[in-house]
Amino acid sequence: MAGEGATSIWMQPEGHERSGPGRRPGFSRRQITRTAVRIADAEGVEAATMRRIASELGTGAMSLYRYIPRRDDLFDLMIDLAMSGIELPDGPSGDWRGDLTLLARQVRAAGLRHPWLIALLTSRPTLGPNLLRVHEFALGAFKGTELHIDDVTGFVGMLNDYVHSAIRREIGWLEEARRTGLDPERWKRDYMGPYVRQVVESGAFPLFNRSVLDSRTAHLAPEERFRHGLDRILDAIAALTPSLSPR
Amino acid sequence: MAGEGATSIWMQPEGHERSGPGRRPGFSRRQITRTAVRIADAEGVEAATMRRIASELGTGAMSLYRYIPRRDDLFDLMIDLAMSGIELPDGPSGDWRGDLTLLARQVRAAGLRHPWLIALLTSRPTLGPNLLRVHEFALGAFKGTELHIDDVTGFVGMLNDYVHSAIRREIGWLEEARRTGLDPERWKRDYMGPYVRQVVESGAFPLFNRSVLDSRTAHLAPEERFRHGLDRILDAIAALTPSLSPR
DNA sequence: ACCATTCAGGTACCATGTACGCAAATGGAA
DNA sequence: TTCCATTTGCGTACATGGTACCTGAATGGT
Repeated sequence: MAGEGATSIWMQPEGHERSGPGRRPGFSRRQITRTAVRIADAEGVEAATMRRIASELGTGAMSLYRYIPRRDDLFDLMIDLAMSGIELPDGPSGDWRGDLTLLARQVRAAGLRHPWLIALLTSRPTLGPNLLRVHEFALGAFKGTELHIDDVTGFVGMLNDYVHSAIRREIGWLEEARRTGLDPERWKRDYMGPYVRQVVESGAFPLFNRSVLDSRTAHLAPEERFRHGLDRILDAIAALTPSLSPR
Repeated sequence: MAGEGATSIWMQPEGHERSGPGRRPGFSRRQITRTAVRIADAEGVEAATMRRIASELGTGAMSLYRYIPRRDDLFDLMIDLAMSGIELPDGPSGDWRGDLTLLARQVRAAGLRHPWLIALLTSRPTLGPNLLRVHEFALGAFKGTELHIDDVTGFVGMLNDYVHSAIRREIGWLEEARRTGLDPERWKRDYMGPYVRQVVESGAFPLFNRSVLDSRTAHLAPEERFRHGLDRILDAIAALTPSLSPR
């Protein structure tokens, strides 16, 4: 074997269609990944253990290692599968703002559908084909402008940073509640609530207090809040580059 | 006991100075946290296991549970200890741009000193006293301006999103290499390198290629790159609010 | 001197990733 | 048809993790 294990999973494609001797494979990377994603969606990544996935497939844990070198590689595959759900036009439309808005909404939808996605994505530097596809579309939104590629990368980075962080904020407490086993409502009321109240009542952080008490956006629906922040990022991009249409 | 375990760690202060009967405590939360941080700094969070920390302190693993309810709470304490290393003036100087630059640099320094900090910070919604202190300083930078608190929160969020993401990018591959046990140089050359080269040579993502090949900022020193991105964020904030001094 | 109270920490249990090895299946060659 | 090299299926086993439980030691008030 050449370069076994010491390379990215994307360099070790599925054992391509052989026609030689030997037992036929009973599973596939895709099938295993799909199962892992399904479990993770329903019960969190920590529930998607090798044994659990195998059991769901009606087999033993060690069978999976015929298809996936290490558990970490499975994460890369899961990320890529989740990103594959992001549907985008083939190319940029010419309306950079519209394209990026579409992109952001799609990423948000994927992030909510797979609450583990953003956490995995930001915890490991991965470059699966679908992430590259999405990234390429983002970069393409600025096609036609006279921007230097570094500026484009910077803007796309700003947008990504916002989208990811916003999704994390939106999921954050929900996920934490699920992880600790409490139902979300009780978690907010009994776990974090009393502490925040104590902090507020102590008066030690007056501006934090105002950001909690006087906030208007806090009472907005999640999508609205997301759109507000997104618009701010897009406005910022427009404001930084006079050559772009302001809006 | 009232509300045991079902509350944030910040609601369960250290067993305050008693004077009743019973054996004297031989350790302290702070001491345990310090040890955990030291191990995590040197060998990664995954090395800071309960057994390892205890062994470092010359005791048994279960002794730690007299001071810390769950391992997750230890993470909160570690985050707070790392954030306590961020040194800031008592109040805003009046120069919002200077204050935020100072803040960003301090956070970056803390993030590099404790390569696990940002990952933990963004993986769990925690609100320790030192995080609140730092956040309050950030909000305070806009004191004197006529901005609504929601806008201030939004800007501070933008800044935080950038700083955290930039630190993650700066550490990213380094950490991944350490996690997999390879030395960083070999990781980049043998693990990720060949794949990126393959992607580039395939020509499937032309804009990604340009962002890799034609980048000028990629060859900058890390601090320079950080400062560039930071300036872009601050420029964006200034551009979005005409009432602020542009620079 | 006694005792309720508190801490130290050993033992034990369960879950996890995964190395290893052998049995079972498979298709080409003899 | 008969073998056999090859590949998959997967049980067993081990190291490592968090942590529940329990016993014994230390301690200060009565």
